[in-house]
Amino acid sequence: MSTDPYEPFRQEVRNILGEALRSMGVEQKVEFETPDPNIADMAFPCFPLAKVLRKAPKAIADELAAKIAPSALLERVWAENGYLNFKVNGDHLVKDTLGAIISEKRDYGAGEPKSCRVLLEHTSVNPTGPIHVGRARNPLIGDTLARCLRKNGYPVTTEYLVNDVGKQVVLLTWGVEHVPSSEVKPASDRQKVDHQLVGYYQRANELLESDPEVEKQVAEMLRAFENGDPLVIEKVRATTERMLDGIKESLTRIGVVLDQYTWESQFILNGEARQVVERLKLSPYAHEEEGAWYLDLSTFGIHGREQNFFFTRSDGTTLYTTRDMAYHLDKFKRSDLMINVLGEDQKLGQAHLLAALKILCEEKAPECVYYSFVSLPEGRMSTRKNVVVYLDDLIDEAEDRAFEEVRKRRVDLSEEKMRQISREIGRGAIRFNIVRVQAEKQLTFRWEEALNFEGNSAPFVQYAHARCCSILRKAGEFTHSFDPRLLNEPYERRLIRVLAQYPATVRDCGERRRIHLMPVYAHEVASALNQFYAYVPVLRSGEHQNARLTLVEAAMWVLRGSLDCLGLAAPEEM
RNA sequence: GGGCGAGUGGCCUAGACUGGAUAUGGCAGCAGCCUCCUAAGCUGCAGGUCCGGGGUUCGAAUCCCCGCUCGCCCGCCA
Repeated sequence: MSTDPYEPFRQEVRNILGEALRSMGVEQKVEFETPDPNIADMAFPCFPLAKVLRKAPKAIADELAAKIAPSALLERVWAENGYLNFKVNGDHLVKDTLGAIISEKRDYGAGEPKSCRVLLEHTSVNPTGPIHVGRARNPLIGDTLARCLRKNGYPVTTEYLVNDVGKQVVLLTWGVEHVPSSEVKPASDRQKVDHQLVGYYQRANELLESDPEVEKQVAEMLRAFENGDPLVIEKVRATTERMLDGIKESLTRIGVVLDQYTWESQFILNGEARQVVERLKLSPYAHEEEGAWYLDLSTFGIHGREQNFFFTRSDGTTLYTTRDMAYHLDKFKRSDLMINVLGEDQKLGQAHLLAALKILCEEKAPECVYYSFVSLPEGRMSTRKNVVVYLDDLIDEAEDRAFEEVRKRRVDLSEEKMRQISREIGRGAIRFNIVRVQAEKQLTFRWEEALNFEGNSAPFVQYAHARCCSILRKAGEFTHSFDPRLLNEPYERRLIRVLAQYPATVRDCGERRRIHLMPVYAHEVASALNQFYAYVPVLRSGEHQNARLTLVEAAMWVLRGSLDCLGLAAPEEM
């Protein structure tokens, strides 16, 4: 368990304030807020007490201020505008924060190791084409959340449920088998398997609509598949596997590697989906209509046209959500906490799934993180209609742009080194730009924003890190100094205050699943570092040098940690 | 028609769950800063009916109600 430098201060305020309140006859949990740092470090609003004590908030604040003397940890306690304000002892904060970071290094901010096994399902895009930037929001949210949870001490397994069942993948497989390559235009001229195969899928879709013979063949194949024909199932799986290879390659390029892949067809082949059907049929909520079975979920808060959840077709075959239930029952055995990262279109399906799991008397339930779709300025993306920006193209563009920037300023580096840095920057810019926005906000993809390398962006943070490395590289060996008297500049104090907030930020991102706060925080650290850098010399600063080098090293560890939570590389030069 | 989510300067965005002091940053714009640790940077200026209207409250971007706009869903698809 790492140190949270702010915790002793919070504890102190809770103690002395609680005591002061009790002496005034108020028994309550002490809740204080964190105001603008220019005002105070911590603040207690006295307004809610006005009614209880029948006094003006100002008077209450004055009275509290009179009761509380400054302490070793709190250098100033004062009343202002109906608040009781606290200023922490800055010297104490400097020593504690720098001391904690330098001794804990990459573990600073990490949570205590936990035994709760987390199974985080993300990505799970249909393998009918290359992953596009709309769907890329899923792996980026999922991977970032996984990293934040791991930082908090959770053992996390990430998993992709591969949809190798159903009309889409059957159609893809039919297309690969029957469409002549002369009729196919691939997604791009690259040799990547998913870019090659998607053309067959798109052409097959066209043929399906225009040619009744094709419709017949596909229906036939689908029927064989639904009846469990192992040959057909195997063929479809083989095609999706090829497509998935391409998708995996794209994911790897943006730094997303999943731990496990589970194939949906497995739950048909091993009979577990069938078992779900049989169990559901026994429930009092189950009804049958022309051979098709459904659950009436009106007592589960689902009403109207949505209340009937069909779990079999009239021919007895299973439906997607039924197989998803089998998958979840399987996950229950392997984990203590399940998190699913899903597109907002999945909400109803998940509501059905949650209700159905309750009907089966299952106590566990997955927790879901939903995200809104990314659209293009001209509208929604669609692989089928070829209205898309593929992730591969975005990555290429980002790396090219980054390469231009690196070449402009670093004539000294080898071509290979410049390429490596460009990859780290390009990939980072994409990840940062998508993760910085709250998942539930709709996002319109714009090239100029996705390729932003300034201000609130990954390169801004990476650059701050590289600056730290550069100074430390030039400094060579030095002796750490945590002497607050040597770190008195306002920009030094501000930077230290920000560094002290890292453990709390990590907790928020992981425990509250609010990963978009990490880019906000990382930008804040980088910004504080850049201001410090601009105004305070480090090298050749005489008696201050060791203390400032210590601060630079501390900033480097925190920047590195933040970048790591975000899945961004921390280049030492750029 | 019903359900869910979002609406914050020209554009993007934090804050909302847990109401509290002058609403956070960035992009674009304007004006400055490289004899000094990488200017992907720093400083300053300008820019706001927090979608609209009611309500609750000492106090509302935040909570409640009504409406508007946008997205998603309402298949024996996945």
